[in-house]
Amino acid sequence: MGKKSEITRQKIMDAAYRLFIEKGYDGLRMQELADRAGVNKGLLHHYFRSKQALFNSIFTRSVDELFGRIIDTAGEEKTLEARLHGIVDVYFDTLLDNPQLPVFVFFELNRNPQQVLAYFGLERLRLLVNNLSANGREIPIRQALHMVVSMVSLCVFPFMARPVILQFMKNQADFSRFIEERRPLVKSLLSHMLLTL
Amino acid sequence: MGKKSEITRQKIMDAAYRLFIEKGYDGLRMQELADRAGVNKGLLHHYFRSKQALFNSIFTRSVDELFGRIIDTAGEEKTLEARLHGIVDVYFDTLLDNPQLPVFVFFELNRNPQQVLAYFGLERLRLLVNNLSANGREIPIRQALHMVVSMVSLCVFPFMARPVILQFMKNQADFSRFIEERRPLVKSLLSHMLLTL
DNA sequence: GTCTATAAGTAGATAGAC
DNA sequence: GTCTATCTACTTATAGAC
Repeated sequence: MGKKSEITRQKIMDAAYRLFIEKGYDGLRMQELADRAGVNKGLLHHYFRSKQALFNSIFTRSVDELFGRIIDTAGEEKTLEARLHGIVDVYFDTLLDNPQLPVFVFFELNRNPQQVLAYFGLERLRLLVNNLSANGREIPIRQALHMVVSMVSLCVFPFMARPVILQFMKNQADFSRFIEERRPLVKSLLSHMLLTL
Repeated sequence: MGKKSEITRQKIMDAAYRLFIEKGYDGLRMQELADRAGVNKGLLHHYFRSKQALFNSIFTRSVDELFGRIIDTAGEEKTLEARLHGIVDVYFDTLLDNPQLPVFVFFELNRNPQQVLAYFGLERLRLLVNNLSANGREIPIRQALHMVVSMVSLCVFPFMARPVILQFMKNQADFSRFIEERRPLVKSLLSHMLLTL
């Protein structure tokens, strides 16, 4: 493969990533994608066999972005509380740059739940819960699941509700400030949860 | 209008409600909707001018279902804590019956944020926050916004993540049990939040 | 590698018979 | 009120020139 082909491929991937996340699978038109990527429509099929094939690679990347880094953070050599606080920071940093990511991933997962198994790999998810419970030595596995759900809820949902929250504010900068205010708030809540387990 | 026309109209609305929520606006095909409703495709356009018009009435109903009842609960003549706990119960009860509702609403709001203003009425949302802060007598308005976001996050997100959470369980009944376990957990968290304001 | 042209199928919407 | 048939536009995907 030449260098130019890799560049074109990347231009398509970048545009597809942004457009799929914005519009979902059914909402994206191949022509619009070609325009946005600055390439010819025929090239989309030359580099990726079909719309579905292109979507699959984008979706894999999206799920990885949404879950991958927090799984790593959950496995670090730190106290449980420090790891939880670390995950909060990772989430807020990632999602401030990419606020539409979660609603896209969960909508597509809801539309086609089989994709969970195919692209995500259930094992990595179990790893996340296990990393927090440390095989039951720190907290029981069932409690760890509740903890993970609460943590992800508090971190991720505000971004999914962004269009609504924005109605209470003047602009995007206000939203960012609101999120920054939540950072210590969520950490404190999670610390309290740890005490009550 | 005759009685039969009302029945047909209702059959269409019911099928559209389920299908739009399952597939989103772009994913729904009018033919599939006609099949599911047990009516002819032409009738869809006879009763509702267009797909968009049909969607609009479904979306209004969906937003109302997701926010309407909690706004009422927030305004009841009770202590702030009792109202918060009441909202948790309303959410869990509603969403156990209709788990796909939130991801649909937030996906469509994200796709077309103008719909917030058009169909929801920003005023009712402000009312919710105001009801909780009671015009600043109970808690400041900014804190009330954080409280509402935290509460809705903890109640709604687990349903949006249902396809993922289900991977940790055997069946739908297990998921319902998991949600029931969360009911006191979330209430206790919210009570703690009230103390720290 | 990139483009144009077009195939093949399907979408929403409408007209008109019954 | 309900159905069949059909129109027009647009969709993904491909074939083949350059």
